[in-house]
Amino acid sequence: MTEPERLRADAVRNRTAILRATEELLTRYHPQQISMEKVAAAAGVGKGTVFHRFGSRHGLMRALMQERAQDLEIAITTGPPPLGQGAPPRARLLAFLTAVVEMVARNKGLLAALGPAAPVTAVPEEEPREAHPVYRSWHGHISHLVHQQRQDLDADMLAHVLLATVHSEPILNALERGDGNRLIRTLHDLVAGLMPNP
Amino acid sequence: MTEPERLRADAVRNRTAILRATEELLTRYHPQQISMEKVAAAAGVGKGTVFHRFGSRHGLMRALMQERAQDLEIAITTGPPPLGQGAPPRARLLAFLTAVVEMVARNKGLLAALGPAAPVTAVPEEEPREAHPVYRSWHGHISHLVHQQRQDLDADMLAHVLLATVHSEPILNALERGDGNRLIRTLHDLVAGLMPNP
DNA sequence: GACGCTACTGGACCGACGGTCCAGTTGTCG
DNA sequence: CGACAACTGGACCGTCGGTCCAGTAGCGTC
Repeated sequence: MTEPERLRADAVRNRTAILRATEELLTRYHPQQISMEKVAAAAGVGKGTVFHRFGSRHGLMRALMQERAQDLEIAITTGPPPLGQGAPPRARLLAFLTAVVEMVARNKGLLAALGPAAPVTAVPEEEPREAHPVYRSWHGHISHLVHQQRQDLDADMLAHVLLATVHSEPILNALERGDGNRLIRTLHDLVAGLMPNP
Repeated sequence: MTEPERLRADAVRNRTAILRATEELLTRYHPQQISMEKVAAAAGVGKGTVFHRFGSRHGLMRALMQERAQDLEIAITTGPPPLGQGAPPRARLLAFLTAVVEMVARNKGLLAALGPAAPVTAVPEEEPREAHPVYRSWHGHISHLVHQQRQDLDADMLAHVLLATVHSEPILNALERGDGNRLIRTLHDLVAGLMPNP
């Protein structure tokens, strides 16, 4: 993805310790109950180290998110169909949505921890900063697939709508209750209504 | 809606002063930049008064939301078609989604200020508290209409998916840019795919 | 193996915030 | 008009995200 950014041995060790501690905390507590001090303590480092490495709470969550999303990214770019190239757009979209929901379900609190997908900065009059790379990637993929089959639709907005699903608290709760299949089926119904089987 | 809850004259005055001050702030700043102290100062009261009346930040936002949603509530229960009773489910659903999007667009920051639609309480092991009344009402209405025409669909989940739209930060940004019509059209396309014209 | 440069470390510290508390005030009702 | 309860508001508290910087320890060099 990005530059390897040669880090010192202890820095690498602490980096992964922080990431592992964070995901461990995420499985046990609601995101908003996880303070940066708790993360630091759980990782066995000082708070300064966490901020030195990740810059901010949001940066930490984003790094974790990117780590989790990497496999999916590879699958859609270089993997076999239907996720990868080769299958018709409709099949690829269905497979992708399924994969996203399963990924989110496995990492329940993570998306919620990322917050509104666009941090509010201290500077009052800043432009609405764009979403994190993972969101951009997912959105681009979906809108691309939709556009391939239905140029008459607003693929851009439709992709936002489909992804909104995965940011909604009630739906995240449903996922936590194991209702992932219901969500997948509903998304499939929606897509089926728009992209008729060839 | 609920009991009138007779308040003292000064309490009523301060209550509306706080609500008006809050919406005025919401039009000018991002929700997360609005602290309760700022609200109190803008309303010309003490912070204690705000908390005495609304209990918490979330309570204040919820009260404001309910105030805004009242007109829509009335329109769907006792108003004329297609919002009110009398029109076929598909038409009522399209009209309702349009009304919701327009309402949200008019009150940009408000939904964002409400946060994840389910506050995280201090008590760690509490059940995921249910969403605020407005969300419940909207969800019930949508799922009811869907169910009328398509008993084979998961109306409950579908309603969550459609409403998720309105909680998504990227989509709220789009609304702020005046793209409300794009969103409405996209939602209409989705519904049209699922509920064929009679 | 010793050395010095530099990146890394970690905990004290800061300002802001949500929320609590309570002494003083002010409507309301008999 | 008097008394009581409800309301008021600002001082105060604990916590949090983030900063700072003196101390430390890897890493390349000789």
